[in-house]
Amino acid sequence: MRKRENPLVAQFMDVLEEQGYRDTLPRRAVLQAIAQKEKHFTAEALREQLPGVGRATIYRSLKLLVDAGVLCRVLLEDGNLRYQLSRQGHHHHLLCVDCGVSADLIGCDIESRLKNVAASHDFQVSGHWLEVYGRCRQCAEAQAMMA
Amino acid sequence: MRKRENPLVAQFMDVLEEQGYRDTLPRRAVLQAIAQKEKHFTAEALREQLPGVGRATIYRSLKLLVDAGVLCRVLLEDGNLRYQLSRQGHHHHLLCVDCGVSADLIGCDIESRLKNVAASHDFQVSGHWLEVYGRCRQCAEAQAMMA
DNA sequence: GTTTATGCAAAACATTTGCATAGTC
DNA sequence: GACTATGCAAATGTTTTGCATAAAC
Repeated sequence: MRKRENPLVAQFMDVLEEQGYRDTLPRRAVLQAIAQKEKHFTAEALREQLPGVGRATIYRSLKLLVDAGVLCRVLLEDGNLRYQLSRQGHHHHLLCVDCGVSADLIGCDIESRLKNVAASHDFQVSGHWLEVYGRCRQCAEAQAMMA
Repeated sequence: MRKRENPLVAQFMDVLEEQGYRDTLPRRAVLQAIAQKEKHFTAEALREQLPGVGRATIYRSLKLLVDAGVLCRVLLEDGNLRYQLSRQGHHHHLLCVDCGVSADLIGCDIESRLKNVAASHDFQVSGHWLEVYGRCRQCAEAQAMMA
């Protein structure tokens, strides 16, 4: 029983083709694997999941997908970086520290506030990186149960 | 002409001793080197600067200092992590993308706002990581000059 | 004297690169 | 057919670990 191809794969493949990249089987395999994940992951984890795809291809694909805006990198609380599907443009993540699921925080309005604060430091803001850590409802409930 | 020991060294050494760590020459050397830096740095850079200290000691010291709250890790825009002296408790950094200097953003009031936004996602916030990128005044002026 | 820290070398990881081959357009 | 992507293996780079020795308390 094979999994049918995730509809996102074709969609992301289009994005890549628009940027001049070719439609190849390894890339589709990578996209398919990524589209299925609901948690962040590492390059090595993806590699284990796709033994048929060469290591270099995995790494090259991940970089390419980040550039293309299809993937984003998320920073864990301990400083480790993970990859995760990017569903829209600028956004931030709510990362559950227990189970690892992440929700997207859209409507980020901190930029204007940052600009104000930064101005008083003689600083011209051009960007920011924000990750929010906590617990999703399920994990919060489980946590409360244990206490 | 030797540099005199930076007063911060003794101060940080005290913090470590309170936590049960011993006062050793390599640790002082690391602290001294760190106290002098006004930019973020990597473990390897520190190692090159302190050829007399073993690699393992450098790495072990850095980890220890992060735990002790003396050092903090900063995230660059490209996803690389650097180390940098931590002068106070919870704070964020304004990082100059050109020269690398960083200013501390204190009085971070985003937490309450985050809690609100997150609540609507059924999410219980426990922490966050924020880095702000831009240009310090000098670099902003230099930039304007070039344009 | 007991305990902790250091230095070294080796191991363990993680990521990148060169290059011949295969696949796409 | 021209150009891009892949796979492999090797190179690179970074961080960790085991263990005997040295230093600190």
